[in-house]
Amino acid sequence: MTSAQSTNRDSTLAPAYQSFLQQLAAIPPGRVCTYGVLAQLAGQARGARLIARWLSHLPADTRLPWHRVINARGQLSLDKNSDSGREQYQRLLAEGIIARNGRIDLAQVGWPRAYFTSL
DNA sequence: CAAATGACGGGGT
DNA sequence: AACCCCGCCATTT
Repeated sequence: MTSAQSTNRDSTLAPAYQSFLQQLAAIPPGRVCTYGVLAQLAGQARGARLIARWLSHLPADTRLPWHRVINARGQLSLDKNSDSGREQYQRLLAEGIIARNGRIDLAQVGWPRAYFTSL
């Protein structure tokens, strides 16, 4: 039983899931990616919601940087009053991703760079 | 099988 | 900025 199977019943998505795990693990500290871009990188061009789903199902003790994935509007999608929402905010704060104005500038900290430099 | 559900995205008001 | 609306798509109800 692979982790992909535990999250998906559709085996056709297994390759995409593996790619997703790789791309997620590759986001460096101090940078963030979006659900949509992560979906593209995993070969699911219109699968932003799928990425969100996969992230929400990661084991609670995962070492993967789930907190470095935010929405295309440069905001955190988790409820800021939830435990995980606060956790994500604190982690991003610690990585210096929250700008002085309190916002996240994707053009500056978006990853991979090629997807955000033209913003 | 139909309808609802998301850690979404793009466009419009 | 703050909403709203609709398209998206695997999964769940």
